[in-house]
Amino acid sequence: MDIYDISKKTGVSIATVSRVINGSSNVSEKTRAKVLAAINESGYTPNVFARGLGLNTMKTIGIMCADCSDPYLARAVYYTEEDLRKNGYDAILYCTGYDRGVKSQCMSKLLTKRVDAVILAGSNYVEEDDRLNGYIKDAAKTVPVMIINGFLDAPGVYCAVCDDCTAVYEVTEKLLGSGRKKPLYVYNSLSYSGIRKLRGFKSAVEDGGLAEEDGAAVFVSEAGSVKAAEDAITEYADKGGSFDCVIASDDILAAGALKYARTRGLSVPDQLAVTGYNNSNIAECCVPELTSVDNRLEALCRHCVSSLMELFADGKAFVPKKTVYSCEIVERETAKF
Amino acid sequence: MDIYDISKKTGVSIATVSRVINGSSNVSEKTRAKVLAAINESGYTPNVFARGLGLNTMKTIGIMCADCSDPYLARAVYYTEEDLRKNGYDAILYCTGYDRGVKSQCMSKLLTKRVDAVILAGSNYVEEDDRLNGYIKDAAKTVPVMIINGFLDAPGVYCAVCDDCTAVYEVTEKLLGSGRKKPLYVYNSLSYSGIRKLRGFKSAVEDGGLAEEDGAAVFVSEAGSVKAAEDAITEYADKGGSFDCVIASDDILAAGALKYARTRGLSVPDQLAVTGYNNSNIAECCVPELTSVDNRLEALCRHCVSSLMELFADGKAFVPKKTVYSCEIVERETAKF
DNA sequence: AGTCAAATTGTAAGCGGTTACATACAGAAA
DNA sequence: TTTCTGTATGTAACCGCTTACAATTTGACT
Repeated sequence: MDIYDISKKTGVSIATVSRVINGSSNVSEKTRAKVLAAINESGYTPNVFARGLGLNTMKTIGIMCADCSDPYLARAVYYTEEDLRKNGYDAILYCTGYDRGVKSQCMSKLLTKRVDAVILAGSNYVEEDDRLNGYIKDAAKTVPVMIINGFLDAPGVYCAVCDDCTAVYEVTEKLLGSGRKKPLYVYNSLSYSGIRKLRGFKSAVEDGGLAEEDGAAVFVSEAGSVKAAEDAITEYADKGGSFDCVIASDDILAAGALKYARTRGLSVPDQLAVTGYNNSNIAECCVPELTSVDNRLEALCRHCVSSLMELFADGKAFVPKKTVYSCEIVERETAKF
Repeated sequence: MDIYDISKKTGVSIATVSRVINGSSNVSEKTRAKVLAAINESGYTPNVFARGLGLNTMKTIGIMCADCSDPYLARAVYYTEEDLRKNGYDAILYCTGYDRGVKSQCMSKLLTKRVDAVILAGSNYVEEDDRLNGYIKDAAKTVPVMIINGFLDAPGVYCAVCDDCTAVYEVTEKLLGSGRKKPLYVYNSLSYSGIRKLRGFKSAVEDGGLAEEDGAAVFVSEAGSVKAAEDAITEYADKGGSFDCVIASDDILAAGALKYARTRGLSVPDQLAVTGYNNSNIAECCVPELTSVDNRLEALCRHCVSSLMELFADGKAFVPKKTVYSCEIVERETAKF
């Protein structure tokens, strides 16, 4: 069942059938109706490969995400895919993991597949050492690359980020303002946004007039593990570290801090205040409920897709290279300001 | 840069170049080396559309998942995509939502895209009323359909399920065996596995010699909300319902039960035991930590992909229509047996 | 009726591969 | 040397669509 069958059935040429399918305006109403009827009747669908061959596009966009079993990134994928689909695009998903080699390989595969654009979900795609971002820059020479919550200054790369630095700064500032003296920052990633969060913390500590050793930071090497976070904090405390509040760079780490508090019999937030980040459903599940930061993930994702659509509609459309959203602190029980 | 360029550069015909690319054995070593060198040197990559046109496949598989922002389904997508990629297949992801019309539409779109197979992640794809599964059965006439944790008896449909019925039965049985008298089942879905879980609960209540009204069930209409679960349980209690343990059909609902316990000042597990389901990272984050059921999601996913690969390798390969895994109860703090 | 531009429709040339079939070229056996 | 067989390579016909360009039709205006 191909376009020739429809052509025969209706007595018009395949060119005209093609025009009807593609909604070309140069077709008489009568012919259009006849062809449409034949198509419906026969259940014909155009062959996407043939179409792709001619048009050199299949309306497909690659989404790369390090690990969509991470609830945060999963949400990013969800919002992004939804909007893409609403715009008639399909998403090829690659969960690349965190290895740069694999990321780069996946990017190549996407280009080989002739995707119309690539969306990088999550800040870990942007390396601090800019030379390592070469594969992204190269890709952007071929197709638009959108980065969700990461920034890379290169032609063809468009970014939507939330101001994590300021958010962490404000959280820390508020904690200090409400009488805390020894904040502890807990983190497990030095991605683009990871670096910025840490910077926000350091600045707030400095601006708060604290000695540098009063604003310590603990790195948790294993990602996504409550236990690992608890252990790291415990280890820090056992070594003599003291702190009266924990600012965690994501909600899972914060859950680890809550576990630590429970084990030590510390009341939260009185003896230990805790803040998370991402405002994931984990925040609600914690006891007491976690004060967290909503970093506008949905807005970032939707922005990326709509920018992309503008770009497709008009290659020269003005799309900002970087759009910054501000975060919102969601105050619950583990830290009151 | 196409196959003709390589042909010219090497002086062999395009047929031979194609043979080299596809690893055909009928090429002399000398020619193969020459062609390979030219390909590497020029950075040529075959056009996937042209290839797709000829072969009528692009090594792409559709994954449908109701909502990949649900951490459980996100994990399913993760495992599945990973294994597909390792086998050289790409995944087109559709987050269809729960509406049957949309699901069916998405399925059509996937078939239009000429995917090589469709994987349905999550039991909600199988309707109780079998007539509603028509679109799945139809699709299975064209390409293999794999269902992760759902069962549908139709040609071309292959299923991997975990024995949720038995798992809930056992959890309930253990609770009763450890002295609980009034179990409450909390659920929010009547999907394939949802029905089976409820059935397991009912059977255990009956076999435990309890009166039917001593084994009540509360339906939570909103999915994914801790608050909604807490509210539903509170409402049940306020209406005079009494219970000494809660068996929840997922971890989020269980988190709601824990919230309820805290609000009422009930100690967990002494006054109220709680069990979750899925053994998600939420289980670890709860205080006290949640006893949950590991339903072998990873095994199910990997099984689906490997079955698919067998099928691709040999269309007549024997692949079981239904493979059943048994669950594992992960005992933590909220319920001790 | 004759003219001409606009609206429709048709023809055929790609798009870039795969592969059946034909051909060429070895080396082995007669 | 001739014949035969098997391996290596080339030729050309698709795969199913889009679209530039050509051809035809339509209809308003002289």
